[in-house]
Amino acid sequence: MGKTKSSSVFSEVYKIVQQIPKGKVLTYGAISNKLNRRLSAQAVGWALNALPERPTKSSDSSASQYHSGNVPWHRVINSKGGVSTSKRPDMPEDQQQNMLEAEGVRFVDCCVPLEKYYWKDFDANN
DNA sequence: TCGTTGACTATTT
DNA sequence: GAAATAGCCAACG
Repeated sequence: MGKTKSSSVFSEVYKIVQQIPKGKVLTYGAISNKLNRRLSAQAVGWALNALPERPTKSSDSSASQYHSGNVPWHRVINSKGGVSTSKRPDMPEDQQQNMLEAEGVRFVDCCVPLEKYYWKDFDANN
């Protein structure tokens, strides 16, 4: 554990997101809690925001291997069970919702029932 | 170094 | 129940 680099914290977030099973979702707060609150929920969101769409080809850093194609960032939602991509004009919310529905997650009233699709095993296995 | 912003959450009013 | 406030951490200028 010793890497005191900021990138290491980002890698932790990406790694956790990759562990989310298909058809399940997680919240920013859950990931923040899993990291022992080393990162606030907002920082987790920023980590996904900084997630590159493509792997860095220039040499390779430790955290550069994570990208939108490897990290199911669409499975990460807010506590309300809705997508927060509305802040990003580059990423329409329909995109995330469509990907979630493609995995079996059904949206109800523009939101996802966390009691049904929330990856409880994430906290239970902690 | 300081101030602002943001893919957040919980509490209070 | 919606709106406002506070706490939180990281990146940018």
